[in-house]
Amino acid sequence: MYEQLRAYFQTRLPGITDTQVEALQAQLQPRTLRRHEVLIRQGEAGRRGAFVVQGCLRSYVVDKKTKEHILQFAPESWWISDQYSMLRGLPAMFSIDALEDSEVLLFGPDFLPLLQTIGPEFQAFFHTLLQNSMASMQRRLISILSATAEERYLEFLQMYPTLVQRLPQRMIAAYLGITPESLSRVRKELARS
Amino acid sequence: MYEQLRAYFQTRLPGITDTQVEALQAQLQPRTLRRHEVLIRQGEAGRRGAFVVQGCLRSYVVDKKTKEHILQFAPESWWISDQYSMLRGLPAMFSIDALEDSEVLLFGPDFLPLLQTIGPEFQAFFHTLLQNSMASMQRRLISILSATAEERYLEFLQMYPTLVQRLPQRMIAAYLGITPESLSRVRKELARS
DNA sequence: TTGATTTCTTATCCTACATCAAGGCGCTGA
DNA sequence: TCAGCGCCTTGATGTAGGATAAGAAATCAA
Repeated sequence: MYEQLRAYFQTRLPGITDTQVEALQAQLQPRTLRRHEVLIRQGEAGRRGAFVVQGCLRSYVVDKKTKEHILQFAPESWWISDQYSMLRGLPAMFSIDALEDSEVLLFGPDFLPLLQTIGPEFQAFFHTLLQNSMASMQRRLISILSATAEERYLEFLQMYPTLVQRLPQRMIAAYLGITPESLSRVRKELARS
Repeated sequence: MYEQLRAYFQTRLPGITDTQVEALQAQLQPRTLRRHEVLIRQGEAGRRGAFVVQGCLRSYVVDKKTKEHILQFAPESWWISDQYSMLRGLPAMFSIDALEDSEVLLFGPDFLPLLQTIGPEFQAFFHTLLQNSMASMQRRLISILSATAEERYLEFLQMYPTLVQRLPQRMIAAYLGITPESLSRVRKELARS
């Protein structure tokens, strides 16, 4: 269960010690999620996030017209949480649930502050992670503003080649910001050529 | 020139000492920018960011169809930079320029790492800042995916009431992700009611 | 002041994608 | 085994906002 996490940090922070990994593990609680099981519900104060060991989660919001918009997919070795709300004890801005039966390691609001005591490199690591999310979020914003549905689908294929097989198409549509019908037409068009 | 910065930190980090503020100032270089002057050019390695003392900057990308998309406005007391590229020494993902004659305090790639030595509360402060940006980016993404041009314009008015007077409408349109013509129509419609 | 840019408005037409509706196909479960 | 329910597809029609064009208004420069 924890081997995945150990490997994850050993490749990303080569200097890491066993004691540090153990200190980390102590903060993370293993948990199994079944497909469709909800970890965080939008609007409620679910103060936790997850590291995905096996399976795939997603974060999403549902708007006034009851349409779902997916912010992030989190397959193996990804982190997923609503950091902003979690650290402030606010109602979650989005929901998080499992798209497949999954195994995750859960952490609470004190996780990030605690990293400091384990080692400053962890603090820095999560800061870098946040910067990466920010950068990819910016790219996505630009993509939605400037690219067509087809272009965005192709970008998605490039970015997450493995997810296309694993996820239902309606999920991909909800990520791209188009209807399932439109995605179906885009795929039909691409198949023709 | 630096009073603004001092006041900024004194309200946000009340426990701060004079020595700390001075250490910070030592990292920041005053500079005047004229309207339209470019600080960072997309694709080039401009390793710096700014704290805005007076005036207003913006970060933006231009896409293949040569259309501009504005990521952020930075009026007084805002920070603006391409952290991701700056810290990695990569070509900038977007441009930053001045929308008004402005006074800024510039910082380099070593600024954030150096905060650590000045005090951990600064490190944490900038981490929080990044979280805020991330959260507002997420809100914007959802807004673009689910709201109409009119709704987004109204959100913008709520969020940045002072900027509407200061900025040309084409800039607001480029932020909202619509054409200046569409924004003009939206405003006309709103004025009717 | 006045000519030259730039910015904003308005009108017409167009297009990418949404919406609505219906049919097929594959799971799942009694 | 087959009923029933998601999921995907396809077609017909609708619409928000884009593209283009041209004039009005504001700003700038000399």
